[in-house]
Amino acid sequence: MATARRRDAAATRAAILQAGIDAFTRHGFDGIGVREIAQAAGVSAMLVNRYFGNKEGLFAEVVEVSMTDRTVLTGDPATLARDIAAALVRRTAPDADDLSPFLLMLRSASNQRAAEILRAGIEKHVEAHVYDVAPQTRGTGRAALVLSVIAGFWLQRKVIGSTALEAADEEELAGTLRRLFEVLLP
Amino acid sequence: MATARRRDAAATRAAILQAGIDAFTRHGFDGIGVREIAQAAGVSAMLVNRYFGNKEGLFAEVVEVSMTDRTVLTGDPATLARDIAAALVRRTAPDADDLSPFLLMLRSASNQRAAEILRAGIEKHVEAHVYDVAPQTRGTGRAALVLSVIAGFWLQRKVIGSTALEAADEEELAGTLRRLFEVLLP
DNA sequence: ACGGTAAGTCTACAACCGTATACATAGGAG
DNA sequence: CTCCTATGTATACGGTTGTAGACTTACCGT
Repeated sequence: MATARRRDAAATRAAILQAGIDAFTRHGFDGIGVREIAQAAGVSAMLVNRYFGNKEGLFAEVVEVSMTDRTVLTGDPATLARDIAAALVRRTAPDADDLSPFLLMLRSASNQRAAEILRAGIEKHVEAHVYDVAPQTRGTGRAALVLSVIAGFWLQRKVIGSTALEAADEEELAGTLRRLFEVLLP
Repeated sequence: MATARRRDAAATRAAILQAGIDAFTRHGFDGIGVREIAQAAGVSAMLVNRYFGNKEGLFAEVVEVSMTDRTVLTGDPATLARDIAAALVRRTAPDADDLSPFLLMLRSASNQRAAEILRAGIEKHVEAHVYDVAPQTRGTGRAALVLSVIAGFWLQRKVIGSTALEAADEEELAGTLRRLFEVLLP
């Protein structure tokens, strides 16, 4: 935000956090510098360290926020697989610009410290959310497999940019994905 | 190789290439420097540039090599899904140290230039290989989905380090994965 | 034996990184 | 109004990165 902001600690902290979500999701932990994040938030680079300790501290809070209050899937077991598949295809559409926590994970996982933070966040929030809507997967590893399929699809379609997935018919794609989730969420 | 190698262009080039495969697969394109790669190959850093142009040139050749001559899956359609599932679980076992092209992809995809090189390599070699053993997937996007599932599983189990997938029973895991591949490779 | 060339190294540079320290100022409390 | 502190900036430093250019040396053909 270039418009001069009044001195407001909470607001600038929030602006830095939002800029961090954007930047880390688009470029990954190692792909962006604190100077660029600060510039996007309209502040000086050192404010990142003042409010979040250091770059890693900001990343940890970005993960925490990005993994929580996210699109909550309907808890209806009858349509769960179909709903996940439809949302996945829609949110990874070629013209969509979705800041998904899966993109955050995919683009930052190569850094080992970041991977550890991501693992904790995923298990605490995302995987736990799968257990909420599909309790029968507890202890089977199938909840983690659901996340694997989602992450893999996001990787191929939006990070790698598979031309096969770009050309594929979206309805057929959603149908196939739905059958995959039906295997994992019976 | 610390032992003084005789001056042999082909051998040193191969040593650098192998060091590059190791390094890029373990740390990703942005996670390793040319100095470290050269040191692992027992040569000076500038030889990387002499033989491969620059870091990106080495990465491109690493992708090319890593995506080809790899474990060739049996072409038997009857056991294909089961074979892929079994190989996947085995090669991602917690104590396994497998330099898979999927790890190369997962750890380097955050870099945009690297992602483009990876996409080309995948479509040229890996995806084409799926078409060879399962021609019925051509044009459906299901071959790309097979790669998505494999990549997603490798990500969760070896890059992120999901504790749920570490604790899960390997036979049950292989069975579930097999049913996923049966959906994609009918 | 010996020179030419391929093979390899050394040094250096400009750019960038994360962050510590010192400094400036807005704005509310008294 | 005045001062104190929270808020924000400027500068700088040590380290690392990719790679360009000049330099050395081993080896092979003659």
